[in-house]
Amino acid sequence: MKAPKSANDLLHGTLDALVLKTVSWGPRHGYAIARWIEQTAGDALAIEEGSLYPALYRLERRGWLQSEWGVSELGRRAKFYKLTRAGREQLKHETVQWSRFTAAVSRVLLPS
Amino acid sequence: MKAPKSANDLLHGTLDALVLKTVSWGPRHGYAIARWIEQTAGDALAIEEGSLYPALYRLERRGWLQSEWGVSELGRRAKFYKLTRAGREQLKHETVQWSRFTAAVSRVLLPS
DNA sequence: ACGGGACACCTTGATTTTCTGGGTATCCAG
DNA sequence: CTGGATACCCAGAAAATCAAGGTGTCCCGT
Repeated sequence: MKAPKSANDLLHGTLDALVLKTVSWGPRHGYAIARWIEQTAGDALAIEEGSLYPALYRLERRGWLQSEWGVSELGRRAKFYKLTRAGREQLKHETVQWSRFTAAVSRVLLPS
Repeated sequence: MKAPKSANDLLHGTLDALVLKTVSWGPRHGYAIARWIEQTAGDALAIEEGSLYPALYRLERRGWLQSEWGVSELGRRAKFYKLTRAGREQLKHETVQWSRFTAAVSRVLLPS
């Protein structure tokens, strides 16, 4: 009895890039990052908080994000993440990889 | 000391579709499937045997592939996999998912 | 006044997939 | 006769995501 494969099984390895990209527009807090990705993706992606927060810690630990406590637009305590210089490099790198990868997969998958 | 993120970290959840697609051209044995994917992808993907064979068992167990021992083009014992009717449905389904997913990710990632 | 929902954070354990690094055996070329 | 290609397989580790829970605040509708 296991869940049918969902679109999110494909998220593996892509979430980091999505988060970095989102934060590249300026500092955001976790909740806002999730909402922004989902909206931009047209609700085709679901960002689970159980995936997001570990990802944020990971990215910060690797020096790609830097966090700071602050106050959200609605006046609540929230931790804001901003992209570091290294994070910007990493984003560039991952974007290239993503393009290469999808091109390769498409060559195999799409010729009907 | 861990390997830097490679293109293969993105493979997650995609290998199944690649295999199904490859076999959709006609029965193939495991080794040939790996070579075909790599060539078609222009060597941008590396199909590790330690990933491939478990994937083949998985797909057969789920009823999407059917296997039969035979003899390869070079006269060696080889196990040939062919796509079942259910497998063909699954391939169609996964292809749609893949398109949706990449479109969604691109919307987030690509606006420079 | 109270309930529900949105906001915003976090943790634990299970699940799944892939990778690493082995191993077997045959055949052919140099 | 040694190495490389063909062709299969397995065990254990690593990594990421998911499911499902939890905390607390604030606001809106009734």
